Amino acid sequence: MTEDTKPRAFGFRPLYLQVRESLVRRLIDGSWQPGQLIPSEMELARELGISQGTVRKALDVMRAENLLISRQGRGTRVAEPEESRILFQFFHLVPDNGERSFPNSRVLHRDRARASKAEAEGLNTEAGAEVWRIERVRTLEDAKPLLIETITLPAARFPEFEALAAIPNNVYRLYSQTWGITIGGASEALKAISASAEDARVLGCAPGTPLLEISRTAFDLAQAPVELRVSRCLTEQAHYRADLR
Amino acid sequence: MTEDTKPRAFGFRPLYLQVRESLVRRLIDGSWQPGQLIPSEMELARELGISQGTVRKALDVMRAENLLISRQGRGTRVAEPEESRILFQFFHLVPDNGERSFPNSRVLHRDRARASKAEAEGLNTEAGAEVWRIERVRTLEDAKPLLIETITLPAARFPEFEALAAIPNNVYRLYSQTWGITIGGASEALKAISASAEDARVLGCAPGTPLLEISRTAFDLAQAPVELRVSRCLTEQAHYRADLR
DNA sequence: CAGTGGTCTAGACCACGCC
DNA sequence: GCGTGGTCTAGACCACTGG
Repeated sequence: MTEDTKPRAFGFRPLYLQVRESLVRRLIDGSWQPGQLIPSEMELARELGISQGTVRKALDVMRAENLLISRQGRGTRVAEPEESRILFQFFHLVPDNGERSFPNSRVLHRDRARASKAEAEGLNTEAGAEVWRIERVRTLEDAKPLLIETITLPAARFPEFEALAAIPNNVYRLYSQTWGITIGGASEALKAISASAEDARVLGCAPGTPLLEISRTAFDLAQAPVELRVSRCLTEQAHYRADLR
Repeated sequence: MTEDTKPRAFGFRPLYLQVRESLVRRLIDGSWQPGQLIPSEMELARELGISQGTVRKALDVMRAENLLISRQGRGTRVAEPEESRILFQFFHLVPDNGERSFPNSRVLHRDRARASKAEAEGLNTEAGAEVWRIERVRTLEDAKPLLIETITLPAARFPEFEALAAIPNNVYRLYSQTWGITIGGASEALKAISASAEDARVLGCAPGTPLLEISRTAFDLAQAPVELRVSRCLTEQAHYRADLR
């Protein structure tokens, strides 16, 4: 560890949090890749010159943050953005009757544009910065449209976006594999709105139908915003699920 | 501890989880009251014949569950349903501009009735069981109505409910203080709906206005459902906030 | 079987609140 | 100064996985 391991009179930070920070840095700079097996707790303890218990506390925090996944006897891996995890962590729309499942997507548009004031603010870039906008419709098992969503990405962080042949269903895996961007968390704001004529056409409902609007800001591991997403959802046969503990 | 502290070939349960269970039981049966200072970790360790570290792990879990609140130097208390905590844990509607704050309430009706099929199912009672229904309007700082909500309670668990002179703003504190019922968690389902003529009249909006409908089931410490609540919310100047980690 | 994470213990010291 | 929770250590043993 560094020499200021010992607490100081002002601004004390526990060792295990410093360790967590330094390990998160390995995720940010890519020295630990998603899916990779990280060194054992004993190895890390030796490497960092601290006890196994302290390493464990740091890993505990990171497991709680869904950054790592441990399995007894096997080891600890960097969490991957695979379907089932994304589904559970980020997709909270579930059918009223039936299991939650990953929605299919059909892309409507993909455009390069200049960020609106709200977009620039949300993405923490200057107004007028280049962005990509993707609009797509998503459906569950049945082919009936469930929602229409607009994704806004800062072009600066997604170079050569235009080279993409197709946009996959699971974009968080795309971000990870193509640009090394890991989505670590998100914040959502929900409102009830009326379906516009355009929404109604795409979703196959009457204009004015109440829709659930989900405005998400997704953050990378450094807590910087990297994606804005507005979803307008039919909630006649599905609902947004939240568990409060 | 009991004699089966040692792991058995089948169905191993760590000691600290057994400890947690036995401590939660003290909350359920009321031997530890909300707000009360519980014995120190060392005392509990002596009492249970285990190490302080194991007690600590059990308390860690309970702190994460919002059942206990510890402060260094002061001790550990049973969590209370005071405004700020309820606000943060259970009330996710926040103004688009401004701080979140506790909404005021005005009761419209209070009736004894028979549970509908859906209510009986949600409350895990037999159909036709007696319930109380409370309907109220809630507002934020400005006097403008924000939402109208219907609370359904199983009469069996709230004896002498009719004796209540008034229904306070913070009902979870009422449940705790009057009937010893602690709300430990809840599950919410959100949909977008249209304001009925009645909703519109009460909320002061046009009929057909899109409303955010929040259907909550609240659970006690034993995970049994004790309250159903349906809120229909105006989201023109407020939104439902969810953080995904 | 060796190696991993998970549990449990015992003890030291630190930061904090209160008297 | 004392007692509290919070951190850190060192070491033992257990449960699980894979070769």
